[in-house]
Amino acid sequence: MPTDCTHYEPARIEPHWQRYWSEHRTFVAGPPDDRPKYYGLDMFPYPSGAGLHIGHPEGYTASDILCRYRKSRGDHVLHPMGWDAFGLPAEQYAVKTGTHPARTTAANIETFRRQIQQFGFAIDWTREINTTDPGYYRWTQWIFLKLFRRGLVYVDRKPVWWCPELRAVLANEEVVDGRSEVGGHPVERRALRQVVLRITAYADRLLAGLEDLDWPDSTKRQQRAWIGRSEGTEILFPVDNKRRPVLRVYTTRPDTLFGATYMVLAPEHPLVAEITTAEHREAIEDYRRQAAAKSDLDRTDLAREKSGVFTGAHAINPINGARLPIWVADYVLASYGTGAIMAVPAHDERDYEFAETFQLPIQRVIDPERKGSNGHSPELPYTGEGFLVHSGDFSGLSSEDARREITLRLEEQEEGRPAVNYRLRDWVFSRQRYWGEPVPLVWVGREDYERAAADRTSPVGRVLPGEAVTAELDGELRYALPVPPEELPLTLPEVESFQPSGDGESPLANEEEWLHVHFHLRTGETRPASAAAPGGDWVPARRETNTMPQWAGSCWYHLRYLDPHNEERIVDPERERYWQAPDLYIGGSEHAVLHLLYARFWHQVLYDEGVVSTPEPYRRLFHQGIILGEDGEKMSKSRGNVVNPETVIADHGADALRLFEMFLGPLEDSKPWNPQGIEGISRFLKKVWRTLLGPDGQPAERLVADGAAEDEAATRALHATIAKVTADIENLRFNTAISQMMIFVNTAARAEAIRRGTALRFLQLLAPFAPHLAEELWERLGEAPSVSEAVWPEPDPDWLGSDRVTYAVQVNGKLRGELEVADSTGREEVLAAARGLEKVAANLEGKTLRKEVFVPGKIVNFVVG
RNA sequence: GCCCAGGUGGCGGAAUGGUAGACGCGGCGGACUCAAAAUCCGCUCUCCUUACGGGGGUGAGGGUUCGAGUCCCUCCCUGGGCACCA
Repeated sequence: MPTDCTHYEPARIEPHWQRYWSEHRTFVAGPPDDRPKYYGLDMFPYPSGAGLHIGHPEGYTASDILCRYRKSRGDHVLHPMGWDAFGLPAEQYAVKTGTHPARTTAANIETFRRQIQQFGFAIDWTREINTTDPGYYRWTQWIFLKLFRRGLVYVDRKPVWWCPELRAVLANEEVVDGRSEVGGHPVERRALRQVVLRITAYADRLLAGLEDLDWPDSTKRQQRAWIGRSEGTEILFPVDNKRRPVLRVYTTRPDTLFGATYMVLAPEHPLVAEITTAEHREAIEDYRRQAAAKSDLDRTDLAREKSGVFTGAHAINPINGARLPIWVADYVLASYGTGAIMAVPAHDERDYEFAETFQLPIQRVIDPERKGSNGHSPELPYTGEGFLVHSGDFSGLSSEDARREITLRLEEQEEGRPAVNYRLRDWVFSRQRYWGEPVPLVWVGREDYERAAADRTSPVGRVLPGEAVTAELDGELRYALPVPPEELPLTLPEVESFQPSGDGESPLANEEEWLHVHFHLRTGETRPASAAAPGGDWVPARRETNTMPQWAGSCWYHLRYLDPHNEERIVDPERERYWQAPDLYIGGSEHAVLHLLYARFWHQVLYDEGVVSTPEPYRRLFHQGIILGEDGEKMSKSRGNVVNPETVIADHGADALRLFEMFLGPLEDSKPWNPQGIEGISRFLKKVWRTLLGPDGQPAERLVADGAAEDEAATRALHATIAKVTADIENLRFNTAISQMMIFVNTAARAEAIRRGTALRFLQLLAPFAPHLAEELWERLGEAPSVSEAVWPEPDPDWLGSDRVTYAVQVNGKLRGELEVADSTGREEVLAAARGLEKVAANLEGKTLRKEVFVPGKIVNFVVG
């Protein structure tokens, strides 16, 4: 039954059809069947307290249009939604008010779900997931154990923001201008124990996997740059003192080796203390302290003058025995390469600047031209390629040959080898927070570890990696044992306070009952340490207190949608083989690197585990742009330019909002909101109603039976619209699809007679964009719901072209007339007719015709001189 | 500094190397109305011209082409990203 309104009332029509879809399970995906599948995925939202933003539905509407379209094409469509609900805001609110983050999160999810449901998306709500649900995060922990088992987890000290005043670790976004966002206290970098994932082990595959993805080029480029693979040479420089430790450096320019005039170590380099001579010790220690206290911003500011201190030590250049002073400077990063460089000031801008500052020698070894040609040597530093000079036997070689030859020589001398380096660093996977997935590890002593490791068939032993994961806790070396899959989920304990522990651990470290346990070395069961010691395989253990970052839950959610209620497995293999990975993934480009790289990493690991059948999670990716405020600025409370989707829906309806967001401009562009623009869309939808229905809400008089005559313009417009809307949907060009539908409606509104079939086919085209109105009119025109079940229309090629074409006639590229002729008219006839046009003839008068350009169906151009 | 995207009417934007400005907003004029709203019709890049016509025009300058918003080079501007990666 349609509603009984006589005119377009979205406030009544939209809830009506949303109820219909829900009751009839119209968009619930079924079990695997013979139909081709189509899996459309949106980046799921973080349910913030602010409620839905006008930007959220932009991507959701786009994927909804695709999904509804594919359904009409006969595909079995999966379009799910869920919540990325761990995260900082709920935690910060908990610290401030004591409200449990689970309560805040549940309330926010209610709001988000209600708001999203107002849009009438074709979402299968039976598959809703929530990353904070233990039934979900047990599988996040399960994947962590897979990584652990594969040796992709280790524990190391990594620098993080530490605020001594708050006695807490801060996230980057909590640090503003070197001070804590809360309270404005000073912060410093401090190395704390962190759980780290060895994503670098997958660097080459993450790079290679990009090749075949249908992703925006810019996103692929960003990922490539982030991984930052480079090929070079690792060179050993012995230190010139009695103990002769050896400096390992990495360079992409071994061809400049003869130009090395000094060495630099990062302040954090482990050999600094060992090589520094007594008289320089104090200065070096000072410098290291300063560097440690500096923010990344200070250290990486390019405009800053180079700083550094001499260690008093020298190294020997293995290629020519030159004695090079070793400096410590913070322009060398501990985290890249080997944390040490050979400095070639003549051919590197940074080294040049440093050498100038500290009066160090500069030796040219590359000329852009081969020696003997009369080109002048360019100003230094010269960072390009060229031919070697002042380079012993290697002088005269090209940079490329020299790189190979010098590396070969070093290999023979066992003082170097080819090496590949990545800019990508391992992934710090721990947070000193409450509101995240607990890391399923416990820490035990060495003997207990060895007992557990001796039995590789037990639940614990099966998940142990070949090499022990160790860490120093309270000054003692401890060994990690997994909380095995059988014992998952490892849930968050209730806590007294959400404040961090104060010594760099999460609030979980304060929960003595939870923290200290008896752990069964084989089964992985745990009991509170306060209980009587059971003995035997039960050993004392301390739980890992770190929780996982927000990325964890979003790394694999696309997989859980396939089988969200399965308590036995992460996903049923048959379902996984059917649905595989999303066919389309829509979300913001702000996730171009981190989320999309981490998710690919996990997916590749799951592929290696045989859990998923595809090597890549997101085959086709699209970034929607940002909707800016009316003033062209980013929407924000402080600017007062925020548009609330609920208000817009109340005023104009969800269909109007959906359509308008798609009509604003290309999906991928940033574009400003225009409050008057939505009026235009509202008018369009009302016009659709008035064109097809009379004042009584019954089919309009202009609607005629399918056999009856119809205005040719309407027929032509229909087929043009079918063709254009279909092509535009597939290419996610919704703004032009909507323009075309407007053209159709403008034509139809003027037509005397429209066949019912024409109207119905138009409604099918409209349905993915404005589904409520389309359903309402579909049924009012006598069809049974739902329009989404109807097979997508095909254009009739006979009506696509016209049998008349219009030629633009130019003389010397300037438009001088138009010529309408039959489609079939040949070149000579068209040219003759064109020459006969009055204005053309006038412009050809008295000129020499040099050339006649004829493009069939398009244009004629006479070139005269 | 480097990388990426983009500069088209008053505004959002459209245009496989082939009539620049579709569609929408806004504006102007008209119809309907006692009036208004809604709706419908027409006009709406700019300059010259009463008109007919004609000139110019897609950030600037050059180039390729019969023909350039579209391709190439240089430059300017805006937005986004990355930041000493050896």
